[in-house]
Amino acid sequence: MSAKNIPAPAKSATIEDVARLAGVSVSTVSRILNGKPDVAERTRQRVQDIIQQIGYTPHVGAQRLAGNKTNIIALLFPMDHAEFTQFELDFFIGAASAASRNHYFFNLLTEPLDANGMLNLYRSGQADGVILMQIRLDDWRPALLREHGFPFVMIGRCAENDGYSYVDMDFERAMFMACEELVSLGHRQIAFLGRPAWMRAAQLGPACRLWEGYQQARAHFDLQPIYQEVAHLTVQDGYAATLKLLDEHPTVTAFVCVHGASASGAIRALRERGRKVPRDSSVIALATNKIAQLVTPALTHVNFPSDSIGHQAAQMLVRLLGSHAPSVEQRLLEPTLTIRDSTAALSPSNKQG
Amino acid sequence: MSAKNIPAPAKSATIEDVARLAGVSVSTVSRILNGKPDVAERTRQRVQDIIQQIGYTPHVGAQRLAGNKTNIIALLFPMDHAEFTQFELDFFIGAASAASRNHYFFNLLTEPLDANGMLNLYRSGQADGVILMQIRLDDWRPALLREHGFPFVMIGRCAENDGYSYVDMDFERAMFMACEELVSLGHRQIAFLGRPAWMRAAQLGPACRLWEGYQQARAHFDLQPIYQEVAHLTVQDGYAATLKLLDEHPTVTAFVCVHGASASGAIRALRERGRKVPRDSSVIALATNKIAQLVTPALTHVNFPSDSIGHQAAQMLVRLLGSHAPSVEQRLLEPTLTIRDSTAALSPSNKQG
DNA sequence: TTGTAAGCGTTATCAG
DNA sequence: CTGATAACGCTTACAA
Repeated sequence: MSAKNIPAPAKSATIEDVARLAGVSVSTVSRILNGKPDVAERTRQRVQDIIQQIGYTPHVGAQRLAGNKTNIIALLFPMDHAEFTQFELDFFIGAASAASRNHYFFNLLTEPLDANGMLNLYRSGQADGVILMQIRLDDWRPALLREHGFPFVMIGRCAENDGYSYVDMDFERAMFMACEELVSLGHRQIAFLGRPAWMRAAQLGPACRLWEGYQQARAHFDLQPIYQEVAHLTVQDGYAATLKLLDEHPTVTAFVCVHGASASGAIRALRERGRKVPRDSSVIALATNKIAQLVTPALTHVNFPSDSIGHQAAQMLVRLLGSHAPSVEQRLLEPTLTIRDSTAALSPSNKQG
Repeated sequence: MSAKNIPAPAKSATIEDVARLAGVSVSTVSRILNGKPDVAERTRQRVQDIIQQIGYTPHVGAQRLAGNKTNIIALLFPMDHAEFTQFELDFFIGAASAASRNHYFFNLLTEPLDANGMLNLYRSGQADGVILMQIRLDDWRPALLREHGFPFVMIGRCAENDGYSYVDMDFERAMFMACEELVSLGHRQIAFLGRPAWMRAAQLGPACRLWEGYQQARAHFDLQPIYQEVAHLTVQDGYAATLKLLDEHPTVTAFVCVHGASASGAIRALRERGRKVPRDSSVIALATNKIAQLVTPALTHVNFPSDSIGHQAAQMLVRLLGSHAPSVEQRLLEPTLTIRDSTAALSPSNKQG
């Protein structure tokens, strides 16, 4: 099916056209466009009328080139690692909407970038600043960017964050809270379902810190270590991991799962082994609100507000770009526990000390 | 916390530097950069060495300005309407990755755009082409863009699509398939849970077509009309709508739900009324694979492959931008039914047909 | 308050 | 094969 005659895109008006029509110089128009002072009100009016009339809009590309500012925020999300979970997805919309609201363009880069690529991003005028995701404890990127004076904000944080802006959640505390809640319900055999090994190998922050939180909870409440690696944060893998776990530790009564999908899989496995949730076993997930409600029973969960995090990160970057004396903002979100229907007090029949 | 001395961003090398260092003219470097013919192999080598050495990268902004091409694809997703569902979210990553893979930048615009804004997008050099979402049957945007020769692709389609490129799913057929499956299981009282009224008011394609499909199924299988409007595609609203529906039509035995969240809510409501799924009632959802598995019981569903759709749309746009004799591509995806655990043959006790 | 003119870093045209 | 030189559309000293 070939197109009907598509007209060639009409050349659009330039600042010069406006100037000519208004009988002023280009610079005057530019001044008006950029809200500079020192313009006669009459002139401003006249020019703006013309602009209205001919429907002129500045060419952002030219503005960028001349002004040495792109007004672009880029979100770097390397798709190699990536399973996308709801976690990541919601970052996008949060960040994108914050960018829009602040008159920034939002650019999502999924191609993994090496050191050179990162710098080129800046050198070649593709963004004023970036949001970094998938931060590793020993991440090389913040140091590089900082060294070159390239503004950025991290979603997540390194081991050492001096001088880096970030927004992150306190995963250690999140994990501890989850365990604490389960303990308070009488559970003593608490399993951790996540991918500490995988993510620790990758030195990814959340994994390390969740694991750390688990250790702390164990120490604090004197629990024995029970955990099972899930391959991916999917229902299937959560299911498989749980079956395996139940074989090895049949006395487990409670589960802390990373991501709602794992939790959903766990619940399915439990049911298959004749255990009802929450009557016989309790499950807490680290998950977004949306996902937590989707699962049956609705998950008691430590809320992970991805969209808000994305939003905050973008806002922070905008501020950073706007301020001439750049400052560092570090925001560590306090986790909140929402109790729904997947947890209950340990029933006497299940008590095992 | 104020930043340590951030060094001013180093001015980066320009094409001119390269030219000087290599002892050639700027135009020669440009030619080499753009892989033009008519360059001596020796020269090319020398220049490329220099480029390597000093780590030069072209300034994309300048390229855009001079070359009159942005290499940007924009995805327009007006956030006003929008609840984001997994549907939409997955479009993004699909489109973004396709763009990346084809060396296009990907720009997500969430600000609603009026006619002028749309055209400015193009005029002001913000994108070579756009992907339109939230298409209405009588959408004004495609006609406008086409008239101005602005390349675009729709995710979704209008009532009349002559000359427009799109990728969409056959929602009519999807709905019919769902009903058909339920009928084949013996169900006669099939309810439709969605938001036809809301979306029809907005003239949004999917809603109208789902509704149409429901009518066709009714006619074909001689079913009585049972439907309930859900306010939003959330668990809560699905739950509430189902309760209401059950009050008005206590004999209903099967449900077709738009989106997994509604289905999850429906299942919860059914359970609360003492009905087990799928033993007593069957539920089919129009949902992504991921969501369908998350719900318990795993949903029998008509698969809505958002990410693939996003990917295809971006690819299509890239092709469209690349081809000098622009052609129209229209892709209507055939829905597929995946049977999981939320449907079963109508049990004799429930028969009322 | 306004205009002139010099960039910004490329590409493209046209001679050589 | 290569090099001037003029765009591209705008911002920004600096001058008037």
